Order: sequence, then C-alpha cells, then structure tokens
Amino acid sequence: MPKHNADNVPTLEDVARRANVSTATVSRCLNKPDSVREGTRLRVEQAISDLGYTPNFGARALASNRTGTIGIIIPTMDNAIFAQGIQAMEEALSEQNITLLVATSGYSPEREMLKIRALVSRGVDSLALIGFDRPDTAYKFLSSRSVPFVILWNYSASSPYPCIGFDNHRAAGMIAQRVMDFGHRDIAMIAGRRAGNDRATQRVKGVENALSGQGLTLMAGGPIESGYSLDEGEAACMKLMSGPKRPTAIICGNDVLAAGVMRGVRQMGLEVPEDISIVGFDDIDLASALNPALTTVRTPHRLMGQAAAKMLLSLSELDKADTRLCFDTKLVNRGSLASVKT
Amino acid sequence: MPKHNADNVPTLEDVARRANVSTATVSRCLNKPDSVREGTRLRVEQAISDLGYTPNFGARALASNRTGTIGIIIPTMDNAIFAQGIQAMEEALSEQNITLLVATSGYSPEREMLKIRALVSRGVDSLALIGFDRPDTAYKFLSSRSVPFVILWNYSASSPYPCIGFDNHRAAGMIAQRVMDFGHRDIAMIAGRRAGNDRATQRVKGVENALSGQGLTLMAGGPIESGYSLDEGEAACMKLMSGPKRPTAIICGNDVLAAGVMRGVRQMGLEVPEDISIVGFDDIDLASALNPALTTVRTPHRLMGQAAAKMLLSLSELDKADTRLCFDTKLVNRGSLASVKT
DNA sequence: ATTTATAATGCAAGCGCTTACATTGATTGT
DNA sequence: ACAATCAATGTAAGCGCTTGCATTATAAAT
Repeated sequence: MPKHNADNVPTLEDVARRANVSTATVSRCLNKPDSVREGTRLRVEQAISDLGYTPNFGARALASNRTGTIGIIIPTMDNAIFAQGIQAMEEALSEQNITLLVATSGYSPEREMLKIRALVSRGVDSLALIGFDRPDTAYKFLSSRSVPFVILWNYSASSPYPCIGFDNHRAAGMIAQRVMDFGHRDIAMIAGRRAGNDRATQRVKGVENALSGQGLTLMAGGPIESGYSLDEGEAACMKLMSGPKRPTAIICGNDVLAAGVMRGVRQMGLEVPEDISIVGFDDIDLASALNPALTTVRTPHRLMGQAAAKMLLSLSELDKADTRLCFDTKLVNRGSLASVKT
Repeated sequence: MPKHNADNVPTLEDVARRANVSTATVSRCLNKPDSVREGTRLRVEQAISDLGYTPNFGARALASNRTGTIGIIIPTMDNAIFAQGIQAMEEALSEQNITLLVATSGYSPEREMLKIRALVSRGVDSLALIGFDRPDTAYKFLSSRSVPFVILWNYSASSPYPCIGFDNHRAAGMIAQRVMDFGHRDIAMIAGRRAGNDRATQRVKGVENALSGQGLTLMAGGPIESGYSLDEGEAACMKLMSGPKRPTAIICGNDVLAAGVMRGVRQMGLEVPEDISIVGFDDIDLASALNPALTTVRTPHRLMGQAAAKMLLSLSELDKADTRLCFDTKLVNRGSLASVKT
C-alpha cells in the first residue's frame, strides 16, 4: 500500500532536537504551556514554526486517549434545518480548539448505528445525536464504550439521557390551535416519516391532540407522511388535494415541506392564503423568503447548538441529573395563514 | 487528565487471543480479507463480534499512515449552496468506507488556513477546497506535506491544480445576456464579497463583460457587495433602490441573495417581475419555491460532489494532467425575469 | 516419498506522541 | 552554608495497530 506522505514530515522529536530539549518538554509546551519556563517555551515555539511542525493526530489520540473531537450525527445536510445549529455548535467548539465531526444518517437507524461506530472508533470524546428514537443497541454500545452523549432537538423531562431541545408536542399543539383560532375546521397535515423519528411523531400527536380538544380530527384520517424535500412535499400535497374533500388549511411537519406544499397548491391554481392556509415548523430562513411568508414555529436552532457545545465540553465531569435543557418555541405569524373563507 | 473511556475496550490483541491467531492475522482480516483462509477468517470475525471490537482509529492511522479520511473545507454550512455537493460526495465516499470531514472557514482565508492545518494534522488522505483564491502559504503547506487536493466550484484550463467546477465567468455572462435579451438596460448587480472569492469575482466580471458587449455598464458604478444571507441581501437591495435611479433588473450573485432582494423589493411595495426583474445563481431548491420562482443558473452541485469523491479517491495515483473537469451550467427560466416595461 | 513452489500465518519492530516517575536545578528557611 | 522544598526538565514505557520478513502449513510436481 503506497503512502503518499512525504517522509520529511517533522515530528515532535525533530522539534525537540532543534530546540535542545526533550520530547516531553515539547509535548508540555503544546499541552500545558504554563508548566514550562518562558525561555524554553519560546525556543520550542521557534523550532515549531521553523520546522512547520504539526502534531500527528493519530499519535496523540493513541497516546492520550483523547482526541479533542466531538461528533454529531444528523439526518441530512440537504436541508437547512440542522445547518444553523451545527454552525453555532462549530463556532462554540472551535473557540476551545475542539473539532466537530459531522456525519449523516439519511434518517436511517441502521446508517446511524454505522456512523456511531465510525465516530466512536475515531475516538470522539463525546457525541450529539438527534432525537431519542433509536434501537437499544445504539444506547448499549455507547454505554459500553462510556462515550458521553447528548440528545438534541427534543426534550423529555423523564429522559434518562442528557438532552437539549424543545417540546415538539406542545409547539405543534400551539400552531394547530392558532390554525383553529382562524376558524379552520377542515385541517390536514403533511408530516415527515414517523418511523424512528420522535420529533415527527410528537408533532403529529401535538396537532391531533389540539384538534381533538375542539372535537376535530385530521382530514384524510391522519397525516400524510412524506420525505423532507420540496418535491416530496409537493407530491404529498397533490395527493392530499386530489381527495374527495379539500382542507382549508394544511399543517406541515416542517418548513421545507410547507414550501413544497405551497408550490403544489399554486400549481393547482390556488392562492395562499385566500384559497388555503399553510403553516410550517422550524422557521428556517426560507420561511421568510416565501411569498406569502410562512406562518410557522420558531425553534431555537442556534441556542441548541451552543448549549450542546457547552454541555458536551463538560459532560464527562457533570452529574447527569442537571443535563436536561428545554428551550421555548415561538409562533411566528406571517401571511400564509388567514381566516377561513365563510 | 481524566480519561473517560472504559478500560475494557477490546483491542486487536483481545480478538487475536480469543480467535487463537496472531494480531497480524486479525489485522489482515480487517484490511485484506482475501489473504486469510476462510476458516480462520470466520473465527476471527466471530471473535470480533463477540467482543464488540471496533478498531482504534488513532492507532491505525499512526501505524499505517493512512486514515481513510478525506477533508473538505467550505465557506459555510449556513447556506444550501454547498450542502448538496457535500451530500453527494459523502454518499459516494461512504460506499468506499471513506469518511468525509467537513470544516468551515466562514469565507476567511485565515480561518481556512487554520482548518487546512487541522485537517492535515488529523491525517486526511486528501483534501477538497472551494475556489482557487487563497494565500500562497496554503498551497505551499499542502505541497510540503504532499497532501493531494482538488479545487471545487471553479474551473480554469490553466490551473496548475486539479479542479472540478464550471465556468463562473461564462455562466454569469449567459444570464446577463438573457436579462438584456428581455430588453433591460438599467441593470444592477448585488454580488458576494469578492475578496478571496474567485467565484464571486468572476461572476461580476462575466456580467460586466456581457453588458459592455452592448455598451452598457452596471448601475451604481459596479456591483453592490454583500454577505451571503437573506438579511444582507435585503439590506443591499434597500441601499441600491434608494439610489437616484432604480434599475429594472437586478442580477444577484447567488440565489440566497436573490431571495433576500425579492423580499426587500416586495417590502417596498414593488412587484416581481412587473416592476423589477430579479435573477439568481446556483438554482438551489429555494429558487423554485419562491413566488415568482427564480430565473437562475443551474450549477452542477451533485455532479461536482460525485466527481470530487471519485477524483480524490484516485488522486495519489493519477497524473495531474487529466485532473481538470469542467461541467456545464444551464439557464433556468422561471418567472422572476420578464420583459422590461416600456 | 521428496523436493519445490506457494499460500497462510506468526514475529516483532516501529508509527509519533503522552505521562508517571526520576532527576536536576533553583529557592527558601534556618 | 545546608537541608528541605518546589519547579523545570529528562527518561523511557507504552498506547493499539500495520507490515516486512521469517516461518510453517499446504499443494503441486516429480
């Protein structure tokens, strides 16, 4: 197997020789600079920059059993939902010189398990996962390896695991209530796939629960499930609207779906919100760019990312008792929801 | 320094002992399974799964000087532009069991350099970078470390480096031409920041060049530069539209900017495309969700990602001569560009 | 059977770093 | 001036894996 690396890559030893110290001292300069005298440190730093030395990550990980790496596994990058959270997390972590490794599972539990193994084998010091819903084997593996982790994007007061999120059930209930406040009674829902996705599941339940408070149920007998892309949202919309009775409002499981639905509705020659109201969930940038702008629920992406960074940095030291954070969500009223025509 | 890892993590040696073979054989089972007899292999695999063994990444990297990792540094995740390309790249790579490490630079050359060092020190086998425009020190470092790399999102026939992209200059010219074909003469441009960003620079040049072919120049004396967010796009729009004379068409450096501009224009009570035409660049999903849908240039995100994966996997073996790929772009006609009112 | 070629396995030397422990040098109190 | 203390540095033993080379088992050829 050919190695492409030049064989002149400087090592700790080269630095040590040039600075006339032992490798231990160089190592200390890198890891706890306070413990070495200033004169020595300067000499070492000079040697490092002369040589263009970069520590070998593998060697460091092997020797210290730490990697300065935190992993996160998200369903997909191909959707802005998680991007902001990750961006915020990355910023917070790189201040502490920690690298964030991002992997994607494509909403598949098997692939998620694979990625968990991959990241653990890469020695991530801790891990962030989206949602609670996954096979027990995943939790067992994590525990057998003693890898601290935190669940994001959902919150449960009774969670045995650290989590940072918001109440999907409640937030979905809020927006459903708002829709009903506008006089809608014929309400449909287009949701993400619920299998292995507690957020999607809880949003549906939140909506159904709110409706039943008014003696209503979802049209079409329940939510239409759809993948999270514009096209799939549009397709789901077409399917829904070809049914016997059309809803006056569609609640969407997220904003991307809502954008797809709006496109579909428009293609049928209908106007939003005059002919039909549409609401989303997440309040990604897209929501405000639509025309009409989307009424939706703002979820605390950046806050979750920052909090996750903070928690993961200290997770190994913390007691698990106080590692659950629930953020607020907020209704964002824009133009895509209007009173039902009478 | 406390290690949080359980001390029972199984190692290669544990597997070897349990399967009654040497560590060398276990290693071979993992790396070139064909070279070990089936019976032995089965025994080893059994031991591996009994123990729940996962290879230690650091040790492997250290011993083999390979990591099975490819890095990519993009300006930001907080924008769908690169997401699709990365997603495609990730898919192609994980088929080969290669991990993609994604880092972000925030459009800052210094931060990019930092990330390059970080990724190289993590032992990436090769690297993908966006655009050519960066300090020479970065190229020097990469070459001193013999890390193969490929430039994405841009193409230059005379590039000394492997690259996979498209002709930003030409594509921008095409859409400018189209705008002029619709009778527009008062054309403005809102572009991304050009410093250290060759794509933005070339798009501006492409537009200016096309305009000058008709004896025109950009209004406001040149492009308005703006950060790549909806809000910043909207702000740039406001600035532009408060000038003495309003354009009849605005060419935007990318779709996000265009969406921001559309929002701004609408806020001023103007209609797109009746009062003003807007065109974008990239054809991200967002573009088709806008109302009116955005006329823009489709760039080959997924293709670039796939091609990059393929090239990076073979880069160390290839001759650099045939490692330049130029993809086509395509005008996408939608509703945001219309004939100028006479 | 015996030799010869070949496939399968084992042996053991590192890869570049960290860190417990030993050593040396500087500082303080008496 | 000398012991006691503490800070700074050095010594060297691994961390868990890969891999060149040596060794042994197996197959093929005589």
